[in-house]
Amino acid sequence: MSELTIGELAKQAQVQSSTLRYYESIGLMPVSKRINGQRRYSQEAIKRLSFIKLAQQAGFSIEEIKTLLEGFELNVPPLSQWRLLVQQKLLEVEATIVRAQQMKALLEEGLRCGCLSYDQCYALIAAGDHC
Amino acid sequence: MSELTIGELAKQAQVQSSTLRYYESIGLMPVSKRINGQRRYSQEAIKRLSFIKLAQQAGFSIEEIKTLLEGFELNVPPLSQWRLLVQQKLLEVEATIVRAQQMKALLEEGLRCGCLSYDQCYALIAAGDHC
DNA sequence: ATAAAACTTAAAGTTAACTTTAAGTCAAGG
DNA sequence: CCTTGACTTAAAGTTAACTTTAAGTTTTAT
Repeated sequence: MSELTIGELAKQAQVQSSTLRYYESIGLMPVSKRINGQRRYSQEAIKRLSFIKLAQQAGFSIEEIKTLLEGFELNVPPLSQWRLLVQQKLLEVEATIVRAQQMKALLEEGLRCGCLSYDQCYALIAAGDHC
Repeated sequence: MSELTIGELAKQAQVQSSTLRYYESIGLMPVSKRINGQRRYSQEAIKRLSFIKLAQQAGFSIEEIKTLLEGFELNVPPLSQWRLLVQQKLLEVEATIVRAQQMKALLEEGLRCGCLSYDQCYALIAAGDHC
């Protein structure tokens, strides 16, 4: 059960096989074990991919995710460059959350009150008021 | 004060002039008034651009933003296609918020406990536990 | 044993969202 | 008046993140 072919991993992790080859080629996924030239993966790969997807959906680029993962793997010292990156990324994720919440409020307001224009709604939301 | 050149608008809205021309060319911004062939904008444009930026940061594509803005402008009927899109987008924004919050927790945990590997952290977060 | 399905690599193609370039026109200061 | 900076269009170029293609090998099912 624990040795997955590329197709099996792709199915379980909800990505395409070509994406897995691509991730390997750019160093985002480690070069996997081969059997007769074909890739074999462990369950570990699923976890790594789920982390990658989550980070992507949180707005991280592939380069940033690579850096993050390297840091997790190296068990970095307290004042490293990596920690600074993580701290900076934390701020960005927090900003993302705030903006997504604003957008949510805007959409709800738009649905609820049938505002005449987006900027009317926008002004209302900004003022913390409602229709 | 109310008539802005493309450069002035670009500066105030924190985008490049070329982006404004591009947005006009694809119909995301309305074709603006011209004076001797040069664009002039009202304050309205700033509001529209701030909405566009917010929506983008919330994960909307330009095509989706166009559709959203059209709906806001048309004052659409209760059961329109537009309302369905907004409802669907609301769900997506909510999912974005949840994932960004998960990512935030992961980063905080990574910083705080100096975990050995991302999936260790991942498992901990998933279990609601800590190091 | 063989046919179909899944795998391989390397390289080219795709899409979104801009940005840059080229060649020229307009506007503001000295 | 003239130069310099900001503007114009149209078209080509860029970047990230994949996806597709082509030509071939391996595995699986009958």
